[in-house]
Amino acid sequence: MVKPAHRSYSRYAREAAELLGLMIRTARTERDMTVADIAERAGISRGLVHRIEKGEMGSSIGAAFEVAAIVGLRLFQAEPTTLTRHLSLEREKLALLPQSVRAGATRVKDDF
Amino acid sequence: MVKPAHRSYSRYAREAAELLGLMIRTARTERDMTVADIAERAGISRGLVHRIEKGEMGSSIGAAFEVAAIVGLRLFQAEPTTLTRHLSLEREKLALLPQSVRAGATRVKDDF
DNA sequence: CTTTCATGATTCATTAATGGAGCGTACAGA
DNA sequence: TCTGTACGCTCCATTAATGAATCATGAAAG
Repeated sequence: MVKPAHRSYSRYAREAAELLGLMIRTARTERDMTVADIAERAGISRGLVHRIEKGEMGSSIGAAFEVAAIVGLRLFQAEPTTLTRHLSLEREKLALLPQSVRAGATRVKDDF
Repeated sequence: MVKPAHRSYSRYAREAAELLGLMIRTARTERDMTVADIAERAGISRGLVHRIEKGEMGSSIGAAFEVAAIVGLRLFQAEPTTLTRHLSLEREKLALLPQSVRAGATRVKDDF
């Protein structure tokens, strides 16, 4: 690791990651689980759990989501049962709108 | 890269990642943006955007959240404006409950 | 048909993330 | 006080992710 070569992140992305980390830590503490517990269950190192809870942008989605699942965090406000349904819905949604509209190239508003 | 050495992921974590990818792709298509557009804006490669949309567990949180922000996806159902507030709220929440309760080890209800 | 553009997928060198060990601190209980 | 445990942080070697280039396919337009 010569240089972090920090990629530049938008404020929203950074805050989202930090919030995810905080929610994970909160959920873990409430459930009275230790960092080592989570690490072992997720099959990752103690340090990585720590980095995820700190909201570091470098950690992998897989690790972060796995930890979130273990502490009982529900991403996207979706119940585990309905998550699968959301998946199919999203798949249809995407399939339905063909990329043929691509002609207009209407600059969608960058509202944020 | 000798061996992926696939970490094992829970079904929930995998589906969450896939859903995130699908939502990103849907949002991007709806906004009529190309993968290359996003890649350039996020400062990452075209291939990485593609992997994120596929929901691959290896991609970094930073990259994924940045892309999500660019296509206008609102993680956690929170507006950009209120996200910051959520952050402070979560911080307080965590600070308030000291880990002293750690004695009881009361199995917190798995309410979901 | 030909051209252009976007996607999807693959390969490989480079870079960064991860694991592991170690260290210090804080806190709780014996 | 002493002991045990959990946390937070730092190096560093190893591993995996990333960037870049390439190719094939399909869709839309000239």
